[in-house]
Amino acid sequence: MTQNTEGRRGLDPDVIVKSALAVADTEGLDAVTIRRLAQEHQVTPMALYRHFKDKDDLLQALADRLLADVVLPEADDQPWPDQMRSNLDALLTALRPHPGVAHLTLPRILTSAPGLALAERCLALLVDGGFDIDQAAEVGRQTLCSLVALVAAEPRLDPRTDEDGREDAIAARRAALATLPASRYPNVVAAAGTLSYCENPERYYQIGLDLAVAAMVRTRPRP
Amino acid sequence: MTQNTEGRRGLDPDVIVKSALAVADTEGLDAVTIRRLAQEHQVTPMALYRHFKDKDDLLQALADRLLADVVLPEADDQPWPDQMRSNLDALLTALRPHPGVAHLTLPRILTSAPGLALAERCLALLVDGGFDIDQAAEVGRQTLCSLVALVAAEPRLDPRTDEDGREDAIAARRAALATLPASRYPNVVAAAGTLSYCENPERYYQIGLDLAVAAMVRTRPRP
DNA sequence: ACCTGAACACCGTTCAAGT
DNA sequence: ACCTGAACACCGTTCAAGT
Repeated sequence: MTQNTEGRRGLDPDVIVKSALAVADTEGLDAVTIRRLAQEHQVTPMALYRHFKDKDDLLQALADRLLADVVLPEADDQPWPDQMRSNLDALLTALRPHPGVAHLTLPRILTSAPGLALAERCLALLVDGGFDIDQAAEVGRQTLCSLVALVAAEPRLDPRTDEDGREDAIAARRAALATLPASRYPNVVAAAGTLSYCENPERYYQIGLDLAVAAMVRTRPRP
Repeated sequence: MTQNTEGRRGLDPDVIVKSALAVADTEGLDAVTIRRLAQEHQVTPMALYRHFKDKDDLLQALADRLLADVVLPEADDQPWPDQMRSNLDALLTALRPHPGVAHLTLPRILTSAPGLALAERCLALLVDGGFDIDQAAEVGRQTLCSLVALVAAEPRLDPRTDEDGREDAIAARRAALATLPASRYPNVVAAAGTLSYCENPERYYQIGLDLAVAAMVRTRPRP
């Protein structure tokens, strides 16, 4: 009442996580430090330990927040591969704005409630598709792992570089591939443009979903 | 001659990388510090900066070393999916002993010579399978990303825990899943055993390869 | 209950200096 | 050319103390 503009008093853990996410998105995960967050909230570093056990606990809360943003589509009567694709797309949509911290969600999928909801839905669809429960578990786990990795590995530049620096960095990356000996790496040289940066993120993730669903469909036990 | 048992004098960068890898494998990536490595080689921390530009440079050298261990099979007249599987298997074989640092290889695949050799081979096989070069680039990149992630995410315990601790940790993990409300997460509960740890790594990676190759085969443009 | 202040045991890295 | 020593600007975290 006295020190904050809002009615809440003291530090709000959700607000800490929110600013941690903002720092991670704009300056990278390395910039997320207890001391930095304390400074932003005009408080002593030790004040954060009243709300989080340690730094890892804070990062888990951050990951859980990302998973909480996953909007699972309602189950319907579409074929299971289409429903699977929708569910996986929901995960990508939640993670894509935060590529620098997306990988933190992987260990939380089987721990947090929203993660479990996603996992449960995927398992149900796989079982529906003909997998036994153990196969479904393995296939589901690996598929989710792949998609999280896809977001984390999306070719991107340091978010701190400005417009001019971006073009230069991309050009440098392309040149590094394009000037390789074409006799030894003909295909890499030919694909230099595509490999040097992510021209079209939509296409990138569309292919990612295509591959994930195709893998499931083709791997499922045929009756 | 005087201070080392071998004829070489001074610090050998390869030896530094070797011990860095040993530390990472036994105590985790966080234990790999400039100061720790300096101490192990009975030298001042600053001595390492004569051989590596900074810590990131050292970790890149570590990643390059992993990729150098990839033994690519000779090209033969088998169908392209079989050859692809052999190549991806070669990557897994090299990375599997080092799950804690496997993710460092991803940005080095298109940078280091052994990484480029692997990428070139994969692209060639995809083009052979009917993909145009841009599709091949996107599919190849995402597939390699998925497999690297698979190694990095292999369910494993902290390598520092002893035998008894391992069993307890696994049991705890399984209990966490098995005691979830079965009404809300029936499939997760049913798969608790499979999801709680990696009972059979061979099966884990076999399914990983199955999914990767199946995705490519089913996604390729049909004539 | 919630936050502060000082301290500890670490980091990566710079600079100037030794040999 | 290669290594040392001291210092700087950071970390996460503990402990005891304040209100």
